[in-house]
Amino acid sequence: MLEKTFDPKTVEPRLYAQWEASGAFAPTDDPNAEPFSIVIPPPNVTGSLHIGHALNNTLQDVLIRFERMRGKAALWLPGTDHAGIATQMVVERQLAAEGNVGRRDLGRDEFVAKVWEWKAKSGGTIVNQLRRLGASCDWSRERFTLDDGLSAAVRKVFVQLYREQLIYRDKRLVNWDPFFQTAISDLEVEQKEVDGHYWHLAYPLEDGSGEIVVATTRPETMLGDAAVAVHPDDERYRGLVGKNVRLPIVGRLIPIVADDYADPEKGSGAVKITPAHDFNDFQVGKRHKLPQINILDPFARVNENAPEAYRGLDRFVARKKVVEAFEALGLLRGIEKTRHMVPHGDRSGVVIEPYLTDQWYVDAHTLAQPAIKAVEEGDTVFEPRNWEKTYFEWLRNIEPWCISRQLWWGHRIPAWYGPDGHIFVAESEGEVKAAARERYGRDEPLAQDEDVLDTWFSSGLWPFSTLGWPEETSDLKRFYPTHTLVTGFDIIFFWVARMMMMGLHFQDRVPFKRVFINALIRDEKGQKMSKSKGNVMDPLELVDAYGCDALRFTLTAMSGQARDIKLSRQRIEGYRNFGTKLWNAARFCQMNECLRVEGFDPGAVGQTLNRWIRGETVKTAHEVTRALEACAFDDAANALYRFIWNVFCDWHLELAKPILNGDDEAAKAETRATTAWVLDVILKLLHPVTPFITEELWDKLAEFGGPPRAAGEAQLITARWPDLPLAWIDVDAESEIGLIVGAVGEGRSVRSELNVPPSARPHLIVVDASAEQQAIFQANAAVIASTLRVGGVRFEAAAPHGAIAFVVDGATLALPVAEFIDLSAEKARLAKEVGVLAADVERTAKKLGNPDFVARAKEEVVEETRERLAEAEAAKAKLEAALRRLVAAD
RNA sequence: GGGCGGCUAGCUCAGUUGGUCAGAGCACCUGGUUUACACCCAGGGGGUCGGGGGUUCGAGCCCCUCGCCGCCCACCA
Repeated sequence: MLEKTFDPKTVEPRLYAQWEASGAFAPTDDPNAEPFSIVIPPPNVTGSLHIGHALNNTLQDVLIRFERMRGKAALWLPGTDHAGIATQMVVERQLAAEGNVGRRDLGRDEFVAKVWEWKAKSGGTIVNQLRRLGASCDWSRERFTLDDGLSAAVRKVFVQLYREQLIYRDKRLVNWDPFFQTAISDLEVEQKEVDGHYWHLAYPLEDGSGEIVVATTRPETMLGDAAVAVHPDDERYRGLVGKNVRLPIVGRLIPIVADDYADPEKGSGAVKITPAHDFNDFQVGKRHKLPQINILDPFARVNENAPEAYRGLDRFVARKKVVEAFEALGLLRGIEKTRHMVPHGDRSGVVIEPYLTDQWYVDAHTLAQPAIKAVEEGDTVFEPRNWEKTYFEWLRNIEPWCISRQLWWGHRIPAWYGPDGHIFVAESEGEVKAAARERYGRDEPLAQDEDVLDTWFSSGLWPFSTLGWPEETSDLKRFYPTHTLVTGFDIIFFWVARMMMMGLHFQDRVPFKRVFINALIRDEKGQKMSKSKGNVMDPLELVDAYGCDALRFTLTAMSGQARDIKLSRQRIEGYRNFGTKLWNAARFCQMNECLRVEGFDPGAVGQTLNRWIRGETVKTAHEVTRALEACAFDDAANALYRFIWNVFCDWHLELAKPILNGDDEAAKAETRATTAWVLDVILKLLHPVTPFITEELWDKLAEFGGPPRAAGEAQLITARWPDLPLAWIDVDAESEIGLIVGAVGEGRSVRSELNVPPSARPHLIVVDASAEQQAIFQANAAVIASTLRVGGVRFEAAAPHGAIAFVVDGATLALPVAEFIDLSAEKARLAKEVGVLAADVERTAKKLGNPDFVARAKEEVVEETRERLAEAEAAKAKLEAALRRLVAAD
């Protein structure tokens, strides 16, 4: 016997181990099976599972389990990302906490060794947490972005792109993070609005004839000014172009140049130009061949290019000092408060400096073109489709991608420098040495580039590097391109676009056919979850509290294609209850010996109830299949919820009770077998979403009786997905059950409305019904008696005095309960019902009276409307008759 | 400045190509020891579908416009 309740805590670990041990997570080796692959968005090794991961991975698991059951060679390839900056930061912090040593004290090799140590110890956390979600990844194929194979892929890609001149070295302004002392890409910069000032600074003209005023939010950059620009058409400054100003504090003479970049509408119309510290000024500087004066060191302290008094000062200290100096010189012309956008490092949180350095760049523009085309042509489809616009927008305006990072944790750039500065790029040091020998005629010392690659460079190769590339592996052949990528919109640029570029360039085919963009989870108030707000929901804590299935079902049901999911515990509790409901339904089946029958053919059942539930099951199976094929996860979950609770439990099991408790042995046997069959189908359909409870019931129900499961169906995880014929939908059974459900539903409603005591057991009187309807009522008297809680069904020409009358499918029914009810209340009720129907009749008649409607609307709509009118009129007439009798009797 | 979402019952949201589409869950109210289930059963109240205009025989659903709310990108000396 099944236990009274489902106990996730003991079942989940047991079943997960059982699945894994059975090899169910690996793709079938059946060579005829169609491949279906998903690569996991590799979580950072530093991470721990948050609710966003829970959603993202649940959806992937739903897809994989679904396709696995459909007989495909389903591969969900797991792994983790080395997460350059994030991991380096974690280990540096740990070092600092332990013994106050910095990474520079340790030296590069020792530090990197420390990070690997940390990875060995803590890097498995998130992966183990994924198991607790029930994720059916093929762990035998787990990869890490820094493992040997993936590192080889990275080197090969770098070298090839370099040889194709799609990777190059360039000196230009980068986004510099002074906290980490590294360059970062545009995407790693967050613009934040902060309070600031405009300082209006006066620069005296060289000839003493006056001054020119410029405004700036970063006064310290004036130490690196190379010019003042004015618009060529600006009358105010026409005479000044070509003259020099003497830069205060610094004393340097700088020219006044005419450039369109200066906007006469802004400030004074004159703008200071600092080519080495501002992206726009850099361009202006190039046009006018201005010197690029870098005044900051990597820590954003003022360097030796500035006057002595400023050297070594932090940029913000220098800012203050520059302003003070201008004030002292009498050259400060004003200060305005302002709120403006300032770039910040997304990891460090500090203000980013545009900084002039040599870095490695990818020619993203060239790589982007095929990536754009592939989506335009539908080789890869975004779901929802709208995100394609975002994707296009970014790729069409893409800038060179800065891929070098001045960090130690990551893929070291495979470039070496000779004594003459010549750059050697090759996959191995051996090749480099050979090339150097050839160039110099002897062995010369070579220095490898100190930098590592942007983490996203290796992530961009993930869909093929994980499958073994650059080796020509059978996995690569079989599983590339992958089928669906499930990810969040926040990394469309960082990751999706880069995989598209790299996949197309190196495999000539898109890396995935479909990209499903999942929503972002927020708390119940719609706030983004964050540690500082304290509104973080820990998925593992939720799993502990409600069970994994409850969390998974909740996330699936709420994964509609909107942008946000507002998650609340209450919601999860509701879906936990759903699991309990299913569990109890299974217990009911077991108690009533609803066991599977060898060779049972659902297509051959004769009982109306069984033909009906068979059809409902077929409809549900088709809806769930359609929904999962379309990534409409919420539709699948909702269809199952409704079917299981509101159809199977509320009606089928209730209507089955009289049969199961009756003495028609043939009907009983058929109903038991049918019910067992429906339960089996339910477990299958539900398994991708709630794998644990369904597998547990599947296993337990087999244990407790019935013939052995079919071959290959010993475990639900690898059982066959139901593919049921639509011909099993039986419209006659539907209308019969519809009549019963309608009569019972309406009967319950009127009983409750008129406060008939629950203990009362009147008969249901069928007053006026067609011959078929009478037959149905006759045949289902027992069922009606138990569900409507009446003594039985009787057929009479007229309702007894004082009976409650109601109309179902055109049939007049009555409940003789005069002794319990207030007749005036019944009169009022009838009058109200008549009123409602009268309004409906009037509205519908008016519509039909409109010649335009009859002439222009589709024929079937007009016909439908006519039928509706006829039905409403008939029902109204019957209730009016009932009302008249009631009044007349008084 | 450009783009994308959203605004439907107290709350969270469904509403496929315009024609019972005004729905669900939760919350609330009223009943209930019906031998699967109180994590349950039965019943019930509640919304002029953000405002305005238009197209149409007919509009949450299409068009225009306005208003909020949110996000992304770019930029502001």
